Amino acid sequence: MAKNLLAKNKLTILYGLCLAVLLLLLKWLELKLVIVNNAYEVYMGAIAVFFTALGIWLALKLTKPKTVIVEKQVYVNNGPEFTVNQAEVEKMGLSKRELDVLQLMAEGLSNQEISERLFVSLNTIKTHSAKVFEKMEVKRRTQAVEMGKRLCIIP
Amino acid sequence: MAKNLLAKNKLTILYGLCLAVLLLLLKWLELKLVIVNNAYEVYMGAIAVFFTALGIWLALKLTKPKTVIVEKQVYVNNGPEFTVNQAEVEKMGLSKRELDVLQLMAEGLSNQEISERLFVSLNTIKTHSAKVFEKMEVKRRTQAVEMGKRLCIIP
DNA sequence: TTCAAAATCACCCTAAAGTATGAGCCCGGA
DNA sequence: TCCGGGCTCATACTTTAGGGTGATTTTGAA
Repeated sequence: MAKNLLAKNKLTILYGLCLAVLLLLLKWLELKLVIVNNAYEVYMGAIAVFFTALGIWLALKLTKPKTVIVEKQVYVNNGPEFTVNQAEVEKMGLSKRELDVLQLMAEGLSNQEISERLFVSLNTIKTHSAKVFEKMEVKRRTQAVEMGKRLCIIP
Repeated sequence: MAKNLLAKNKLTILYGLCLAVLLLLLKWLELKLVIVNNAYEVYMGAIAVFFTALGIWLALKLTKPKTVIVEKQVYVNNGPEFTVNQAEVEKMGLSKRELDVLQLMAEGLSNQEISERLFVSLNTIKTHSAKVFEKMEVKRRTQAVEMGKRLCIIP
């Protein structure tokens, strides 16, 4: 959190410095009489372009990359290939998110770790897992994992 | 594809128009003598801010969400007949009783249920499971089960 | 547009799991 | 016989899991 703020401030300061330097440059140019007063539209345009670029850069730097995470499962196996038994999944009415949670459970992650992995809160994972148990008619995560593997819902 | 290009061109044209309008505005202001020559740094700054904002907006509009394909490796070892990997068991120094507990864990039983199944107390199971986790270098039963299956210690 | 399911999150509480430590019993090998 | 490892059990404590309820927001399909 503090780190993030620092980074943001860093950029803001940098931005301010750029502005200041540019203005100084302009002043200097003015003093040097290089700029013809009648034609400052030209470097006005330059400034516009420059700051547009700066804005774009800033936006790209500051915004979290809009990422669409597509989970492509690569099955490294010795034996028959694993295919998700979609029929079983739908029979139980497991949603995509619930399936995600179940998969991470099967990897031995705690609810806390799952929540961090999926960028949601711990409570959300609890809700999902509760629904998973309900739909799978089991009492514990270990049972859910067991059943999930048996029904080929998870590898 | 063509649509995308059109959209981009649209934005570019819009951008150009904005620039033109702004310059016209400036010219007009100049003609109106509203602008004090000595203080154009001020609206230079305004322009800078405006175009930075514009740049940010452009960037946000134009960036496509990045698609990240996460390759998830899943190991499946569906050999038809299961044989206990005794070597791995001994490498970790798991005792017979600890193996029993691990197996029942893998079936999704709670410590209470395991203790009833093995006719020992709950505390005993806790002790065994703690030793299992220690020897397998894992933190949770789910992880122990995961690892146990991967190492062919349990079916 | 509207409606239902999905997804998100919060709070409170109980149950289960896990940690740490200590201790007694039994058995096989030195 | 003594020692160590395995097995048993206990107590006390912390952490995690799970249950129940209610709420808001997103989203997809009708």
